[in-house]
Amino acid sequence: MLLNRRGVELTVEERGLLEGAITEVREFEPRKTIVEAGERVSISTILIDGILCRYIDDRKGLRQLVSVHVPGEFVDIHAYPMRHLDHGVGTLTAASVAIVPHEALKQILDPRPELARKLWFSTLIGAAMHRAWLFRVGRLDAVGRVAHFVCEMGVRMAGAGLSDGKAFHLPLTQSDLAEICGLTTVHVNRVIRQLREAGLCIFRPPFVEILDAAALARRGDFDPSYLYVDGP
Amino acid sequence: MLLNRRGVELTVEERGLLEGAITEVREFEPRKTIVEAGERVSISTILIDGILCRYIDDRKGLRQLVSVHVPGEFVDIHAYPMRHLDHGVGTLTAASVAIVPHEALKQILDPRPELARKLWFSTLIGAAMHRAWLFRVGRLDAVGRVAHFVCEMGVRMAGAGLSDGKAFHLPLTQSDLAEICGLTTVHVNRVIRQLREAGLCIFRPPFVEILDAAALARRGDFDPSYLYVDGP
DNA sequence: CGAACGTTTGAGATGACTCAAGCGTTGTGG
DNA sequence: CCACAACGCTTGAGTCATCTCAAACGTTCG
Repeated sequence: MLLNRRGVELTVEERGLLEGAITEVREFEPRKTIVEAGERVSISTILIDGILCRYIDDRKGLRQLVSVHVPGEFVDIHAYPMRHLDHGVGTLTAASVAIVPHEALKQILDPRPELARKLWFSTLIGAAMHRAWLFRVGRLDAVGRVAHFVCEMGVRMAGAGLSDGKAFHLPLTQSDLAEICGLTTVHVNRVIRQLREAGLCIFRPPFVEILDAAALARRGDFDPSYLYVDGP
Repeated sequence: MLLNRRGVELTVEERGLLEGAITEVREFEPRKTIVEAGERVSISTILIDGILCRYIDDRKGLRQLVSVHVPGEFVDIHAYPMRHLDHGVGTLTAASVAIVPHEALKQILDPRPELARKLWFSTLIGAAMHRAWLFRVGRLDAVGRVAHFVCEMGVRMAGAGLSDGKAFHLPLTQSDLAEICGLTTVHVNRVIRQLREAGLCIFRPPFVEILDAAALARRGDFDPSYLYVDGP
């Protein structure tokens, strides 16, 4: 179940190499900081279970999430050539995380340009998601933003084998959604009600049910091609 | 002057290799589409002169810019392992662009993991900028967004040798700023006035003058570390 | 039982948007 | 050389989406 990120097809050998580089599996409680913004990091991680997020805080402590991670994703490869982070990383739910030291990664990747390119591509999907998130908060209204996010999570959860396409586990609070969508918690609450009353989707924590996927995608101006579900 | 992206130190040999792979230099008029969203691309480009942007349009044609490029940047390397684009690319001003075919890039990078890692890192700076842009449109008010963007461009233009730190050429219209900051053109106009009246910066098209860099950065909650001015 | 947390609802304030018009500059064609 | 179209900038008035502040409710957990 490791390393299932869409668009990246690893060979059995490559997968074995990467999984063999895991030195440790660490467990985190919900809402814990894993890496502070600005820290130097010397490890990459594979998310085994739970939901992680990356975030940027303003001077007053208001937080903007810039991405979330679902199980199976290689989380910090982008930190491999990067070394110090421009954002924080934390858990939203309890999470279990496999650790891969950068040094081991270097040993594996240097003689394998093809594998390095696959991992590079995997970081580029992350960048494509950033762009979609920018579109979401820059151009959509409140209802559209939440609708767009639910659509994205639906597709990603299905890709991780965690959704049948109709309903899935989404253990986020309304404040989390607010920090994702650039809204206030109170307003997210009202938006959720509108989505329910419009028959688009229903939040029944910790689950979401999509009632009308086509209408939801239309409301959120959602086009899944940035997720590269069918490969590059 | 090519390939000056901050945080990426290329050796003379590496620089020569990449510049030797240029097959053509193309000129574009202002406000022209270079690549449509969804197109397959088989080239990367180095921006020699002018300003490029990437954008995502909604169904009604409203546009969100997701990045801008200044001269010296390797623009489309991320498209190298990607092949089809989740966004459009176009000119804001007249621009001249050097073309590097992906095939040539592959020949150069496959035997040079160190260089590949540098270019990889360069795409990661792009991702870090996306995150900063997300913070900008998700958490800042209108004045803060424009202030933040001016700060970013100040630093990047200085990095490209195109600013003395006080004033620089920024040939963008107020509509461009609106599409960058997730605002309307009319409101950008009022924001610009507020910035002027507050003594933070003055727009005198096509130039911006920063009057009080510290106050501007504070107003825009701007922290330049994501630009990796001093390397990874 | 009470504290902590997430959710829900209401009332009022406000930042940003919409629509509309006017102004200045540039470029073009009669 | 003037007239006018095109474009970007500026300003005003009114509207609306979202925020702020405040309070209450239901669970869960100790």
